[in-house]
Amino acid sequence: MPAGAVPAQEQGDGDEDPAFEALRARDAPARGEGRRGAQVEEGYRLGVPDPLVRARAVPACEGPPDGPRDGERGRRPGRRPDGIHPEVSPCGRSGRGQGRSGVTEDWNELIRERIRKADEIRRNGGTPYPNDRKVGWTTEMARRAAGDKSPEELSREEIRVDIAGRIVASRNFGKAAFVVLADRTGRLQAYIRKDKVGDREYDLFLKTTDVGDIVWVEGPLFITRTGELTVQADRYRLLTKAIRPLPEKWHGLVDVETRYRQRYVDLIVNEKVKEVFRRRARIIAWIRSFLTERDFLEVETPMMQPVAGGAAAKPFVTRHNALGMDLFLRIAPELYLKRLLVGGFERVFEINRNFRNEGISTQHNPEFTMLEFYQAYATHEDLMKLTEEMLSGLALTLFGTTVVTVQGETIDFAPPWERITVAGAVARYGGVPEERLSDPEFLRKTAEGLGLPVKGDAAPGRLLVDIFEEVAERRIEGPAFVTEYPVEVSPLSRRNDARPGIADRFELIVLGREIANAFSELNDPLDQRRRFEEQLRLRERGDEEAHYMDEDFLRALEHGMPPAAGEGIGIDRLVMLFTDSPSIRDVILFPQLRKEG
RNA sequence: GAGCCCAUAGCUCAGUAGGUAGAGCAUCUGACUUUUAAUCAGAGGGUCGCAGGUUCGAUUCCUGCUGGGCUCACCA
Repeated sequence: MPAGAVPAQEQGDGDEDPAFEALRARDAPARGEGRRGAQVEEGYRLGVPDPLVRARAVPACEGPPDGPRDGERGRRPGRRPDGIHPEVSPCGRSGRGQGRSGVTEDWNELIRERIRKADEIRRNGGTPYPNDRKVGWTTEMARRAAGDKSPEELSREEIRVDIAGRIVASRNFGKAAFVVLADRTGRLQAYIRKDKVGDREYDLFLKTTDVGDIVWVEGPLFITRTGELTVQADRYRLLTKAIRPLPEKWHGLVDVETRYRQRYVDLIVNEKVKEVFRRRARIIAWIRSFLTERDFLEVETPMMQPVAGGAAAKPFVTRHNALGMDLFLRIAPELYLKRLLVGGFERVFEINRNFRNEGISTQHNPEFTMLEFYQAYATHEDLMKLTEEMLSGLALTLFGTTVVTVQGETIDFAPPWERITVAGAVARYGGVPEERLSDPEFLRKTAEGLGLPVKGDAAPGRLLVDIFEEVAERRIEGPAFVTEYPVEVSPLSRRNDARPGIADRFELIVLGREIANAFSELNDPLDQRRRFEEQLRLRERGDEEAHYMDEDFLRALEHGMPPAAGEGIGIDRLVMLFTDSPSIRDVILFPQLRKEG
């Protein structure tokens, strides 16, 4: 408790309540600064204590705050029956008045009503924002304690619980009421009776509590006539007064934009959303322990990098003032994780955000979570096995089976997974004889025939991959490892010993989407330098996503990086798969949107 | 970046072949002590996304803008 604070029970009114301080700071501009000055006269004034009125220059209103309220109905500013639009009065109760400052207040009747109730609590010697209750139980603990006991057993045993949660439903019967409380573990009904909690408490409850408020109840568990486990509250306390109403109980919050922008509301009213993010957390925790058990060390490498490397993507730029330099938000952690292989951490992984300054879609958010892991003395072949183990094990843990249904399609993660080469996939899905795919002229004509943008000097390998992505990738159901990527499109990848034009690399495709990308790592510093130089040439020719030269990374390789394999898995897309979510925004708590109008 | 679609009460949605709008839930008043979208009676609540244009008159028609969704392009 902050120094000088008074225990909530002893407060005469809400004056000392820090939460209330914040609340009224919102309404009353601080002395001398009038950012919302033009707005003040339209702001709510109910229950603003007198000292505040004087100190903050809120216009005082005539009559007691709760006096003429009802009488005012029907002559709200701007809605006078006579059609005359009066100047907004200092005591105006306009909800959505447009102030002359242009600021819009969207405090409507419902919000004003709830603020009035908060004041009602204060007038009765309480506070609408106490923090004086410890909570002993969760709704889940209560359910478990009740088990499958019969109503009779339950009442005999008198299991007393105390739970806290948000009221998500309320059914009122005059002298008794049912409320449904939601906490982090679930929902549970509470039954509040006048003869149990006392007349005064009960009347205040009725007058001041709404759906959306956070409350605490204590009492024995029982089962109602309709068979629902319920807390018979003999003590009750409002813990947080919500002054905004929740969406309606039946349809909930549907508007997609509001769901993303106000995820807090989405989480309150749409239980399935909570489950998606619980599962996301479980997936990440599971992967973390899967790798840790295999002796991988979790590390954190820079998100702000002087050179954005490790992937082909456009970076975000930011500015460090004290250093006087521009920095890039990372597009991948790869080059730093490999530095750690050089340093002797032979197995490392990182689960963290990458940032790519590119389009937004159901598959792309500008910041997204990537798992990358690197294992010394392993090859991409080893990582295929590891990936099979990881994802089939994950599916088994989540669903008890390796068979997962995604968007109506059934995917079986049971190993071994199909393996197909890039050229093989083009041959199979494009109906092209595979041997012709080594003919650069044929590749060029095919790409042009598909309407792909073909640069005059495009490498044959680039063309092959473009064709693959056009005709084959989205048709691979998978899970399938696509192998034998051309070296030209794999500038950080080790060359195949027998076929130097081929990279020892695979991508994991599930439902036509890339879930993982892995390869045996290039650790020949001179070859790596030549690959960077080639990338620079591409960049000079206008390829904005070509890699930059990273001299420090090359210096690290020059010290000797053990032979290794590394892999990246897009966590968001993995979570989409395992939560059957059609959009990446459904698995990111706060997806990137344009700023609100 | 392009195309198509959407924006009406706090929420979910109707609607106006151009004459400033309705329902359900929520809110308020009253009744109701085991309900399950509780019920019953009554009341209030809207610059119909924003800005122009056409018109006697625009929430409705037209144009632009803003925000969102989907598809395509780029990417993971």
